[in-house]
Amino acid sequence: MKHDFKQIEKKWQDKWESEHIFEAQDNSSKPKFFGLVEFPYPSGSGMHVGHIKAYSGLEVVSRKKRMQGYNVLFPIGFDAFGLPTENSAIKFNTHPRILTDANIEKFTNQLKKVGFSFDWTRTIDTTEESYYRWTQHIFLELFKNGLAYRDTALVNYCPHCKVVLSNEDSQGGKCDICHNDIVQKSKDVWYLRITKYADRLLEGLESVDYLPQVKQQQVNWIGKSTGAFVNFRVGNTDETLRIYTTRPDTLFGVTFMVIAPEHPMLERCRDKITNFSELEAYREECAKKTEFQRTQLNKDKTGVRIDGICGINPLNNKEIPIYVADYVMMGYGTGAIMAVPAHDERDWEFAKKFGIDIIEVIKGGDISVEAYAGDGEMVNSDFLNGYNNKKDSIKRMIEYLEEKGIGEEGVQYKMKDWAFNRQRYWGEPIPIVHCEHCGMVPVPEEELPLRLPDVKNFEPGEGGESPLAKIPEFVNCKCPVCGKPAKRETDTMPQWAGSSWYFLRYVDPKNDKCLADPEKLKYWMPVDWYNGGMEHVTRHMIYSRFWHKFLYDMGEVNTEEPYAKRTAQGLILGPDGEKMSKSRGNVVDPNEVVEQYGADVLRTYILFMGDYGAAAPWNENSIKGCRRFLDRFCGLTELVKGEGVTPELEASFHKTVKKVNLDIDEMKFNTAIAAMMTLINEIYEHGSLTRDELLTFAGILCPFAPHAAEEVWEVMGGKGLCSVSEFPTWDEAKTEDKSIEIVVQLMGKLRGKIVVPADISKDDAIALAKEAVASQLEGHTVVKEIYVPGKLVNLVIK
RNA sequence: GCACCAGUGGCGGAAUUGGCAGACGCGCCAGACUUAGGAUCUGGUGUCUUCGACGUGGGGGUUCAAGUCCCUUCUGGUGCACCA
Repeated sequence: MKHDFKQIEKKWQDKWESEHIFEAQDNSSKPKFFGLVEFPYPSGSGMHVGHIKAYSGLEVVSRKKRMQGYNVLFPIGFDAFGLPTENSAIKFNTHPRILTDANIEKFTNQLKKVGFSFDWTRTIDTTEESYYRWTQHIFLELFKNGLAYRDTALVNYCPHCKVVLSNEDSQGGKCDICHNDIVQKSKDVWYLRITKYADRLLEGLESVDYLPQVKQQQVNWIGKSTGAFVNFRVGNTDETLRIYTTRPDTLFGVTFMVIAPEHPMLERCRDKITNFSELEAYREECAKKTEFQRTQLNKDKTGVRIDGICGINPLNNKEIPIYVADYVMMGYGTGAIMAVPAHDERDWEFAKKFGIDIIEVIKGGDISVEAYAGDGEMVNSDFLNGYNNKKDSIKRMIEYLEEKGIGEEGVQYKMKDWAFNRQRYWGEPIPIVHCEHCGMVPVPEEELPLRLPDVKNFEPGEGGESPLAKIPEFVNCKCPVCGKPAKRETDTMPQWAGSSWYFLRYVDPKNDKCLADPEKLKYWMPVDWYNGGMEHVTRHMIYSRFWHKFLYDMGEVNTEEPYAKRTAQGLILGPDGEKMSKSRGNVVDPNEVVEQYGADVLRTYILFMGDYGAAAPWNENSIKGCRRFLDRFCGLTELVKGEGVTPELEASFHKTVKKVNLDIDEMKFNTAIAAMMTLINEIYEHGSLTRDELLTFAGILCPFAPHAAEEVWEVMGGKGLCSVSEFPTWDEAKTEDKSIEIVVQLMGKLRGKIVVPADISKDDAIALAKEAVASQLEGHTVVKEIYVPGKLVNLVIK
């Protein structure tokens, strides 16, 4: 039989669909498996081979689990709100709804052609009213619980996209969407109080099975540090300058203080400051720099001394100068620091440049050359003198500070509250009404969904104003509380909103009473295995964990963590070894591969390329190896003789079944495929196999190349569908060889090989080994004999 | 700058975690079948001065034994980046 993929693929895809074999059953008595892949953004350019790789991993796992008797939920959907669609709708003068529907249809067709075993009855689309109604519900819950608030703040603004971006979306000073420079702008925006959950997001990592690098990135992102807040009196004023430090033990080494240019104390002390105009000029200069520039120019420190006021060290009442410098950020800690140049690199540089004293308080370095951040004996530090480790001296200092009421232990996070809004059309409307009398009022739950008005013109406003603000029918409303005329919030939610809870909706996608039935959640949650890209580890994953924990607190979900396990696939690089991109022209279109080689070859090749978690370049030639493999697999039908097992191949089958089984669980798909290739080579060498053996082969291959497996299964008269047949199992005893080859080494060098019974004793093995290398032992004495059972004998000679 | 990961034939990559380096695939070489071969089949294929020696980025070390462990150094990738 030939691998005639054009004939068989559609046939089996239709069959799977009509037999409903991939549909998950609610409340089944079988063990459940919830496998989740990151749902795609349905862009106009269609699917990318990267999508196929991202889904193929759990596709294989899910198919195997299903064959092993699990009730599998392996869903797919579309994360369809967002700027690219909106921008292209503006460009082509159409509506994002039309584009979204067309793109979803395109993606659906492409995914089906690859033969993924998704449950297509549970598909979701975040832009559907029946979906975003619940996204709005969650927002209202957050609002009612004080976790959604408005605040004026310096925000990252993209002049090109005309939107405010979160810190996460503007990393490196570039807009995540259009890659243009972002600027700082003062604006009244929505925030979600994710910082309130910082500790729990951190602690929760201990109970989940994420890849170590995934955990590490989340830990870094949350950026927890412990230290102390210390209050410094400001000389010549009534002010207190509060600082945060992780090294309160170095307090006797403070020789100056620094505040951020935006620090409010400057205005408050305006009268006392004698060089205010100079400071103002510096502040304006800093405001011109983007945050990116400010952090990039970290070599050369700038700053201005504040004249007329000074700081007072609370420990010894010494007067110290205060500077304004932009190496201190208003957004972290208190926006003010105590500077200890002897033991902090940044403070050291600043002190050198401005000629400030450097006082050593920890022995161990040479502070005339560089700052010393290591551990050592405390000196010049009054009651701390003689302490010789950081931990104890910090502890003692905090005790002292708290005793004297000049400071206290404190915790800081790098993570900031989540800027939660976009001033664009294609997003979930924020369901809030602004009433002159009642303030911000939530839209009543029964009025949800608050629909996006259907309008022709949805171009963004000039000043970063939402297009919804230009629609009077949308804006003008009655206050739900007092009934007087009021105005609607016109911002929409950011892209990350819909994806922050989508996995919950798969559990119960059509529910119109709640986001998902609690009984069904209890059965399906948590997600057993979530696979996706490393790029979503700090944003999507942290946001969704935050929402999930909140919903847990509200009693709407039953698990505190949404994902029990998280893995990540590596990128597929272009044939040139570079990241695939349209501009480089090295993008591989999965459709063309399906057309030319078939879905099974595409799937097999993508998993055979290399380590699933590592990046690997696409190689057109290597695909042929996988095609040959599947051709040869189909060709096995010609070699079938009889039923039962072939004694010569029996052990190979058991070994391969075992390896494929174990490798799939560890995502070692490349070696699983290699093992099947080895088996097929052995079968061809042997010249024949039995019908049962071929059915077994079809079974282990099925998760990778399901169409070919089904076809062979049918031709060989297998019962029912291969995709729902029992996944082959192995007999451990039959994987063990009766005779084994043992390596004989002299001084660790390979000198011979012997074939011995598997259960040979140590003495016998060594005796045989000596015999095998007898000629080389002549004239030497064996001083040491090493025997590794089943592996080798190593003789050390003199 | 800091942290983490990686570096193995002409190429993609294996190596049961300290025990035969190079599985499997591509490519290449030779042969078979062919009007033809970018199809298929068979055999070969780490390097060299080939009954031997060398060989997992470089240098050093531990060990009977090192791709694997330790130290050092170079290169590449990813993340964080003046976080007090």
